[in-house]
Amino acid sequence: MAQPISTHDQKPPQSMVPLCSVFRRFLKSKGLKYTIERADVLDSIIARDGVFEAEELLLELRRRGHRVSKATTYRTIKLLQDAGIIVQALFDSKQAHYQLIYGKEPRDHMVCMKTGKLVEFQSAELTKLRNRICTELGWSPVGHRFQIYAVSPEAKKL
Amino acid sequence: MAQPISTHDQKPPQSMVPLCSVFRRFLKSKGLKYTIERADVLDSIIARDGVFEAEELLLELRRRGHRVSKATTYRTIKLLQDAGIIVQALFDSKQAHYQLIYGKEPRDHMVCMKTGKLVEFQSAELTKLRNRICTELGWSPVGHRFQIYAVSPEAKKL
DNA sequence: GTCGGTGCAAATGCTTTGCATTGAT
DNA sequence: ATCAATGCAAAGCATTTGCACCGAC
Repeated sequence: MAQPISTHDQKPPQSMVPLCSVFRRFLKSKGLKYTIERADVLDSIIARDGVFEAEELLLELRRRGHRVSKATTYRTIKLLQDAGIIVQALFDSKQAHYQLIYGKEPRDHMVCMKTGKLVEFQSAELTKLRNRICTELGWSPVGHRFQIYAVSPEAKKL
Repeated sequence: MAQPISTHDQKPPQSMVPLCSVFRRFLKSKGLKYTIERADVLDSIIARDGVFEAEELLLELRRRGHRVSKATTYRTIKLLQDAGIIVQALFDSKQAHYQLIYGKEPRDHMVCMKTGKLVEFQSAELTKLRNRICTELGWSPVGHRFQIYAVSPEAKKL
C-alpha cells in the first residue's frame, strides 16, 4: 500500500522529455532566457533528487564548481515553481523546502519526531481519499501535501 | 466521511478542563508564571477559534483592549506550542500559521487555489490510513498535517 | 544591438533577543 | 524579596529587490 522510497538506492522514474527541455520550453513561452546559471541550478536540483532547501542548493552548486549567486538561485527556484517542476514542501516555518515533482508520482513525507529522519513514501490510497473528499464537498482536486509526524523504529530503541 | 467545519456557526468541542487551567498547570510544572499577558493571548486565541497568524493575533488583542507587546505574543505562542495547546499549520513559507488543537479532533485543510478560501475538515478515514501507513513501516504515529489544494465550487463558476 | 539576466549589497518582513524595568508568587 | 516576565528597540535570518554591468538571442 504505502511504498517507502529510498532517496539513494533507486533512480527516479524520469519522464521521456528531459527536465531541462521542459524548463527551456517554459522559459521560451514566457519570453525568458535559458541561461547557464538557470541550467546549473536545475542540474544541481536533479543531482540532489529529493527534498532540498535553498542553502543546500547553493552548497551543491558550489560543490559542482558553479558560480551562481544567491539571488539568481532564489529567482530560479521561483521560476521552477512556476514551471511546475518543483513545489514547496513545508516542514517548519524557518525556511522553505522544495522538491522535484515533474514526471514523478506525488510523494508524501514521514518525519521522525526524535531523530528528524525523513522518509518519503507514496500512497495511491491517499490520493484516492483526497479525490473523494474533494468530490463530496464539490471541489476539484489539484494537489495535496501530507506529512506524518511519528517515531521511527530506530528512535524507539534509543 | 469528511466533515467540513464552519469556523463560525458552531462551538468547538471543549474538553472538560478549561484551556487556561491546562496552560496554568503547564507553566507551573516548568516553574513559569501565569501572567495577565499570557492569559490575554490565550483568550484571544480561543476567541479566534481556528487558524491564525501572529499579526492577526496582535490585532485581536488590540481589539479586545489588551496591551500585549509583539515580543510577548511570540513568546507566548511558543509556550502554547510546548504545552501542546496549539500547533503550527503551514500553508506557505511567508509566515507561520497556528491552530488551537487542545481538546479537539485533528483538523485538516482544503485551500482554494483561486480564491484562497480555507475550509477545515475532519476525516477519520485519513487518520486510519495514517496509522496503517505507520504500522506497515514500523513507525509509531504521533500526528499529521494534511492540506488539499483544490478549486472551490464558487471559484469554478468565475 | 536589445532586453532580459546577473551579482552585489542593501532592503524586507517575520521572528527572536538583550537589557533595563515591572510584577507574580 | 526574588526571579521570571515585559516592552522596547535592536538584531537575526531567509528571502527579495534596486541597480549597474553583462550576456543570450
